[in-house]
Amino acid sequence: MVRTRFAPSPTGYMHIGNLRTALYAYLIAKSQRGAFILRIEDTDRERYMETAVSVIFSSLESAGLKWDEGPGVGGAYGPYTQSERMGEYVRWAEALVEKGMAYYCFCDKDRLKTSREQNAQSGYDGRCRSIDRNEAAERVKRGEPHVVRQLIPEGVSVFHDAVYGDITIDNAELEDQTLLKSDGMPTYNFANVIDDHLMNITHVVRGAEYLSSTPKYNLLYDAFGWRKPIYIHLPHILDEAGEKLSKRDGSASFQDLLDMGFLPEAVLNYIALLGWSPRENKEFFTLDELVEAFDINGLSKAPAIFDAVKLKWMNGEYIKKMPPEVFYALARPYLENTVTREGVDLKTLAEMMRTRVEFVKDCAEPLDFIDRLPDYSAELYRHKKMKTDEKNSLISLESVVAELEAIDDWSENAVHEALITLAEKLGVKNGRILWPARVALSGKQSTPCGATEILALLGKEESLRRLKIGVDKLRVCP
RNA sequence: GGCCCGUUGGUCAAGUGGUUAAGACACGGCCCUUUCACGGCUGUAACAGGGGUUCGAGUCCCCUACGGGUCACCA
Repeated sequence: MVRTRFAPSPTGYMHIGNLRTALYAYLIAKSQRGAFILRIEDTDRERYMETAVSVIFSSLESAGLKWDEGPGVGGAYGPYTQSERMGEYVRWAEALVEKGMAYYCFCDKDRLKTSREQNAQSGYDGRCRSIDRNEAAERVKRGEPHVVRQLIPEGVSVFHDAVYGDITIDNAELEDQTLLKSDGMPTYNFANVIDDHLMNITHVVRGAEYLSSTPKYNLLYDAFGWRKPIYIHLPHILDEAGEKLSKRDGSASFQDLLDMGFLPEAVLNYIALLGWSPRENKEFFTLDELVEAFDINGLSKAPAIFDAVKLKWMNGEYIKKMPPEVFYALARPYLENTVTREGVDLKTLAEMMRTRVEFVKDCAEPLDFIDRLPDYSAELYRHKKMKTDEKNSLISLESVVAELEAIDDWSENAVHEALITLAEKLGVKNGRILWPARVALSGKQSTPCGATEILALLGKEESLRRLKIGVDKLRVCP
């Protein structure tokens, strides 16, 4: 059975690239009816943030990525938080020392620094390799500060990556990396291998930054005689400048995106397509559809640039596809805040806005004229295509007022009918009547609905009041 | 700098030796239309450069350029 894992480190917010890694790990597992595991890699005590753990949970939850095993849900391979698995790491590190594939190192920070300076190419010079095994054990027992290092043998490492193909790296490029830190905690590289093996992970899905250190992992698997997983490295997501996506872009974290008003489904859909493309030429996917369509062959090798403009478009598309009740439920708080006029149906307004917004939160501002007529300039009456100006608008408005004052039935159909026949009577195009009316009623350059809808919305009394204000405004125009 | 990886329109991308080199976003035009949107139609725009291999190369090989990654007691 395919088993993948998402193994974040709780050191801050959920980067969008991380979320995409989680998504792909999830899809790879689920598309094969496998299991998706969540493991918390909290071995860095200095960078650890308690709140970051809940950020991970809530991000995955709002993205809909349910983990089959992990914190909160348990599983046969727990615990799933590395700080609770310390015994394993120490035990296996010692086993490695026994096998002669790792050794105790007593070099302190200063010594490491000078070693690197002299030995810039290959990092640590391996001085402690030559310490006698018994002597080293003795020094450890005495409590001398030490780390455990992996012994990298000479030779050449070759491995296969499902995305990048065969990769060859000379072991001379690899350093004798630290496995166990002096505080007794394992490094990421070590704990990762131990847990992936112990948790029976079959496919390791992670960012491309691990590509060049993969041979170190494989050397560890080999040293233990363990079966190596299938590697799936993912290209990075970059910002508009082609640099690593950072907080500065204001869109680096999933949470930021949600706070900005993006819908989780839209974000997930968008990032799924950043670095992967389906066989079929299709771009709207629910999570289940992604599971259905996902194929490792569609993963790309080149980094992708995060395009907020396209995400916005996609968010708008999701809004357009929403059932009216769903959109209304989301829009209602904003609408209630802006439109309080009696008799106005907010549901109708919500439907008006559906096709006009990319964010739910933008649904109210265009409707602010309903409560109060804004102070507007008479220049608004000038419109080239409608062939209107201050002069003929005055004439139009005066006749509109006269026509509407006489009307008793104030339904949308009735007022529309009245204005159309008025235009006919005057022998002008509809626009000559309707543009000035809309301006007088709304005081805005553009509105999400036309003059007749606004009339119906405002009611007779308020409509006529506004139309008369328009007439007055135009009368004083030179 | 060494090593690893990458490079198709501004962006996401299809393309697996023979295509008029898809599609989407963005941008422009037209249509619809009582404004703004929506919707429909349409246009501009790409194989980083140079050498090979081949009857034939975006697709295979080499070099160059550019970009990214990595070289921690961080993950």
